[in-house]
Amino acid sequence: MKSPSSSPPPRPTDSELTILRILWNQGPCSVREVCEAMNRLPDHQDTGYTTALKFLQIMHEKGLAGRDESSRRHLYFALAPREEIENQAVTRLADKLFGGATAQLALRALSTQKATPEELSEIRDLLDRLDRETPEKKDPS
Amino acid sequence: MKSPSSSPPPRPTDSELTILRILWNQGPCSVREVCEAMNRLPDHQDTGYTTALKFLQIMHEKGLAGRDESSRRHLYFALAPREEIENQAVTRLADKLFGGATAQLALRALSTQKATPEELSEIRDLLDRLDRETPEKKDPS
DNA sequence: GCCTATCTACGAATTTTTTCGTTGTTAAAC
DNA sequence: GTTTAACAACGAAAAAATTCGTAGATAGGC
Repeated sequence: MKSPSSSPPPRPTDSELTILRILWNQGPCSVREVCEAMNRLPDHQDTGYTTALKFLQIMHEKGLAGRDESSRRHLYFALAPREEIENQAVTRLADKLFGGATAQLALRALSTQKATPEELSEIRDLLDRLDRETPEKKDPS
Repeated sequence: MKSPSSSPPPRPTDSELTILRILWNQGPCSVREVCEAMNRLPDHQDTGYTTALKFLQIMHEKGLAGRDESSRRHLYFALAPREEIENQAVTRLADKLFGGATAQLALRALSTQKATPEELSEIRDLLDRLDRETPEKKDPS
């Protein structure tokens, strides 16, 4: 068990991130469902049932996941706030690769692979919004 | 030592990524220089000299770094191709967080933190370029 | 020369993360 | 009731990543 209002949940490991995404997307899952979802992932070597179980138990201890024990088949669900965790991971990589410059990370992410037109225009919208929030303090001559 | 034309260099660990960036930015460095650069990094607990040395030795074994032994103070330099490694890391995170959607990663990176106007317009340029390369196959009625 | 700084090498210890074997329980099938 | 299948718990093993102590070598200062 984990005391309710202790420190913020620790940074998830790589595997925990994988599982969190499954829980975020699928909602409450049994161990078996998580396990099978993991094994459906591309480039993923098979994860045994007890391995997945252990991960979920650890995530529960850490406060990353909650657990519904009302039925014999326990259901796990994400407790970690999705956006926060995602931002944390993104920031972290930007730190490692680009000294914190998230814009460079964005640039690199975009050039790595083609996006759909919808995504591109979504990004453009965001850029416009950012422009408005970051008024150029240009020489106002 | 490492045979010259074996498999591609393995994926660097987190610490190795940190060191690679130092080597990419600063060029050939002594162990001490790398060590000090690491300790100058924000949110970085102190790394001992022998720890840094060990990292560099391992990176040399793995083929991630080269070593100039001509003087007593060995100089290490990055062998791993910067863009390739960066793309690898970015792709990997996009896989973990967004099922491979790098555009979503970009979006998240941008909204996480403000970028400079220069960076924003650089991204806009890239978007324009991508638009041209991804001709909309819209209904041509 | 001799002492001290600095440095590499090496290997072991430690910590973190991942994997899995085993046991006992429960529920459903027969 | 007995058997079987699915399950949680647990702890230990294994693997990966990190840290550091110690020894030996070399160069420079005195």
